[in-house]
Amino acid sequence: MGDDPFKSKEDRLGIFIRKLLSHSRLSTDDQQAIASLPFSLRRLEPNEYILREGDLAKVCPVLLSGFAYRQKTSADGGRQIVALKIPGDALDFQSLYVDIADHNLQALTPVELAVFAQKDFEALVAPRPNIARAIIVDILIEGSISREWLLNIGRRNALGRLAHLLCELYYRVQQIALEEVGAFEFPLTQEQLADLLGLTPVHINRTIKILEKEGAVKRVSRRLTIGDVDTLRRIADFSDVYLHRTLDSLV
Amino acid sequence: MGDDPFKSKEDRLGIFIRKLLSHSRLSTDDQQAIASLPFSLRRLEPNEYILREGDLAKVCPVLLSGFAYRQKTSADGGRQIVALKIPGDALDFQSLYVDIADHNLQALTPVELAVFAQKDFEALVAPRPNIARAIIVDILIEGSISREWLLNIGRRNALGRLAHLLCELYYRVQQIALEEVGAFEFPLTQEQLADLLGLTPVHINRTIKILEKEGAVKRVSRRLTIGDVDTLRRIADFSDVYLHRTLDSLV
DNA sequence: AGGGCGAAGCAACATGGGTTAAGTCGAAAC
DNA sequence: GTTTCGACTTAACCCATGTTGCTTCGCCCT
Repeated sequence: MGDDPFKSKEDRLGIFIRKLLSHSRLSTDDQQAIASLPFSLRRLEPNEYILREGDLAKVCPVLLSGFAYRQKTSADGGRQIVALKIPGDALDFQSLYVDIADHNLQALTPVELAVFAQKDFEALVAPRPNIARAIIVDILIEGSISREWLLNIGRRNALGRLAHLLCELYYRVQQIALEEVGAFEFPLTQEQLADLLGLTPVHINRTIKILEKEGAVKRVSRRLTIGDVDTLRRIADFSDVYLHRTLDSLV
Repeated sequence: MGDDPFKSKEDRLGIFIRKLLSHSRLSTDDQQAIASLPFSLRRLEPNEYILREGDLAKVCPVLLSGFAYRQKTSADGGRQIVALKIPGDALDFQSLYVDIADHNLQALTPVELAVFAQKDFEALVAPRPNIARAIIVDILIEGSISREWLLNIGRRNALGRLAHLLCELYYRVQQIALEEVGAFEFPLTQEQLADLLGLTPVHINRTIKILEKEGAVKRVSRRLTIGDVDTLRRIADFSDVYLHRTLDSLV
């Protein structure tokens, strides 16, 4: 997930292409066209805003490295993380098509973004129906994940919710990885986990301890790591169909 | 919302066009093209399935009258309603683009659907970039509503959740109505409200009583009706930006 | 090495919402 | 008009999760 200064600028988009290929077929010509799309590189520190609620950005950022999240707040100060984005994910088709941002988009870890200009993006998509299609599929899958999160927060208890999230992230990281990754460091603080799962930090702490006792999860220097995916899947009642990984699946 | 036997078949798509016009600009030519799209009419009774999890339908249904909902279940039998659709809403672009349905789609009231065949739909969209754009915007707005629901279920208490849902439905119904509608009958049972808001029927009942005492809500023959929108908005901390009603707003 | 600080850990207590179990109501069926 | 059935109502009790407040850890800074 780190920085590779020896990679050419074009190659940096490889992860974005790999993500699209996980659910859509693209000709080598299409892939070539994406790879040579001009972009500007932006680096942000944790918690910096990529996009603010109310913004009118006409730009399409794609996450090259690091994690990011979407977040909304209610009037009484409650915060809800409504989406989690990993490398390869496009962060905001919405501002290309709709007027005004309805949520905040922030860096979770240090991130690198490829930012496409609207006109370049439209010039890419217009004559290439397969790419246009892949974009729509990408948007639809994000919607599918939101629906699964609704089920998770609305109907599962704290233990199930946390286990489900861990499973999802595990599968999604596998999906973009070049080789099988075993355990990886989970980048959310307990407070962020609480804001994501509709719980409080204190209760997240209790719940992690239970998962740890079951051997489902390990902790190395305060960072969460998957211990046993099968146990997690059992606890979470996890099925990956909602991720719609139809092609090139590793797992 | 009822049936009008004197309407020509083409005119029946008027509500779908009006919905698209509420967020996108379409030329009269584009509108004409949509209106003359061939479709088959389907009628379903409450709780009948429009689409089942696991289905591979290659078809695009649009709701002409009545209400419908998307629903998922967890292994322990918990049910979560993850979206509510009203007349004019397209119900399933996803099955045109993605492989397999990840949720169930059911009629809430008696409904009438216009069902488009994939090839007709693609022939409509391919040469008309403005329509393609309107479809994408429609999909993105559904995503925005899902995110707001995540905030609602994850961070608001029962009273706020219910008030917020009532507000949302009020605004959405205004949006497709030809003239100002005042109160309208709310079509969900208390059990369905519970499944939608991540609560239990018993607690929905308690919560309705509070809203009723505040004058925010009335009940006529066991059906919920909006009493005072402003009170509801205050209780729910409601803002309509997430609905992205940019054009032709009535309210 | 010490100080500062954000995150994690933890215990005691409070409560919103869940659960269970009885009703009651209203409309459709006959 | 009686039966039936689903939806609504209500009460009593319970528990998962929230709240408060304090302590500890690990790491960065100087």
